[in-house]
Amino acid sequence: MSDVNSRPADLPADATNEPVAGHFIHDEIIRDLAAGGRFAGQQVHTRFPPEPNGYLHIGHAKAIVINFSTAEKFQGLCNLRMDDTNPSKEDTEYVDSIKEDIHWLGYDWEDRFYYASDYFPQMYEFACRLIEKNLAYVCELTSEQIRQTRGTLTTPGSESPWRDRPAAESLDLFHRMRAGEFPDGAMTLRARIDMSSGNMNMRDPVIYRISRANHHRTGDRWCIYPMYDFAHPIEDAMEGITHSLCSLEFEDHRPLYDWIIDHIDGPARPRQIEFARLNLTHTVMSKRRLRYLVEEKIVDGWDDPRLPTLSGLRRRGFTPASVRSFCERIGVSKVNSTVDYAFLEHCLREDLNSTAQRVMAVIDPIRLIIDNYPEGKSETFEIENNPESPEDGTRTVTFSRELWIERDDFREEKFKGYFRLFPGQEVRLKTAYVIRCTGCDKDEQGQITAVHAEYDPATRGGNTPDGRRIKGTIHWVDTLNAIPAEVRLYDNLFSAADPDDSESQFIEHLNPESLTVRTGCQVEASLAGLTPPKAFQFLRLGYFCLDSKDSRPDQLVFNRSVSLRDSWSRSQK
RNA sequence: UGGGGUGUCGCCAAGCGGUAAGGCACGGGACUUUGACUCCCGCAUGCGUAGGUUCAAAUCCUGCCACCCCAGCCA
Repeated sequence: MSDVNSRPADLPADATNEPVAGHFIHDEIIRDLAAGGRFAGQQVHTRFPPEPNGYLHIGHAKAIVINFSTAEKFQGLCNLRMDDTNPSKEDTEYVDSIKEDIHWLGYDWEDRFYYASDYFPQMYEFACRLIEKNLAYVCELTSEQIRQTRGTLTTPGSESPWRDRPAAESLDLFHRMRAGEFPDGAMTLRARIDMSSGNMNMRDPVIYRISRANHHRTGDRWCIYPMYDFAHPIEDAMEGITHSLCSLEFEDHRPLYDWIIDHIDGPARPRQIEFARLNLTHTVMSKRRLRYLVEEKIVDGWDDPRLPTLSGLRRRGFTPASVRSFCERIGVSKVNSTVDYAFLEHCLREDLNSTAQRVMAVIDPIRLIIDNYPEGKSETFEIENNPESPEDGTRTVTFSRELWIERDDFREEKFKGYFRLFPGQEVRLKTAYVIRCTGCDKDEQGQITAVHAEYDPATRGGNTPDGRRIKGTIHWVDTLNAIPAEVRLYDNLFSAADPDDSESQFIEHLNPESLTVRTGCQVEASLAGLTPPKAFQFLRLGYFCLDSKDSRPDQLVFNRSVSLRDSWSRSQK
């Protein structure tokens, strides 16, 4: 490497004072911060502005991570703000879940928690100033008439007959709108911009409407409410936001955003930058679709472990670190994209591999009888809690003549590539002994009821003093103290990568096997009396967590967060 | 046929005129007391397309094509 003069050789590339770009938004911010830039010398200030009308999902997580991590990167601040300008759709019940989800993700807005409704008085004042400047007018067209006069994508709209009424008259009417003199929908306040603009948003957009809906915070103090396009830039300006990051569909609202900023003489001039929202394969993200699944009881509520809601992912066993890692690694761009669900799973496995305690559990148990092991005898073994993390220590498991093993770990006949139990075959019982399969018992129907084997006392601990190689190692649980449990196995909610394709109803793509409930599972005794939250790796099976809703200390219910990668079953397909 | 965007490997995504990073997925191999993990190897003579400028183009210019968003008193 050359250029040793520009930077001390022992410093990493980003150890200078110059911020290093992470994606195009950071590029823009670096430009804005540079000498002569739009925000030169200012502290970066972002915000996450959810509307409290639903639960947060992984798509929101992307936006949250972008906003909070951008602020962090530039040593700035990020606010949390409820964008509650439409009382007919919003409710305080969502506010708490939103805060909980963001905190769970690991972000904190300190004392900067705001409501758009906090600014209703200022917004009203700004609107009055706009009227006085003849930049807004009270329009008495009905919504139907407004629609008809808006024109189409290819033809200009026509001007409202109220467009040129005197400012004083508009102002008076606006005051009276606020005073409740007119019924809902009777009139609106419109920005006076350009009815022939190619940008529909600039065709005299409505910025205030009359609505007597009860607001979750301001009650019936107001009967007029600002529209998003008017409210949002003001909210940002009031909070001194520098960079207002939002999704692509607001791109053509930016001229209006800037128009508002330009004409209100607000306390700041924020800059809106848009990025592509997240789509994931095998699921749906729209509020409407999620609501449908919940209301039609296709899933078990907003926190169903199959849903991409943050509460669902949490219940499924996703860790905040894994979700954050996912959001950071998918990148930020302006390309409409759909990320493979497998990548989300990868991020979870990666986190859990290093942190999850290993434990033995048998989901589909069959009895293994070790015929040459003394009846009544029992011994104990120390097993590492996590081979990836020796400092996590060990735990004790008991061993006796009869064990539970996975039904799938026994075959009546050997077949190509299979190296678990079949008559004559040796396998290792994890950390216990090497055993040789001798056969099995069957009932009248021919169902296998038990597997028989003989153990080699010389292999205690699973070692082979004679050096012989044992290819297969299987997990097991002592029948003497195993704990019964329920295990819920999850798969994609939709079998199609894109359930929202245009040819069919998304509901037609539901995966009938998205949930498989297994009862009668047997888990090792160390799991007795457990309470959530706790994540485990069930050896050889996958990562599991206690179900936060249904698990009881005496009646354990586990959710499979994600299976282990399985090159064997993959090769069998 | 208006306006605003976007097109780099199956999926994300770097690249900012000097000769295509990385991750996921996939395939092969090594290792293995988890068929896990880890580690190797492979995976775009090509950057929507056609021209042009240049010694040199994914990067600059022009035309074309495809896809996404916009006609709520939703956000």
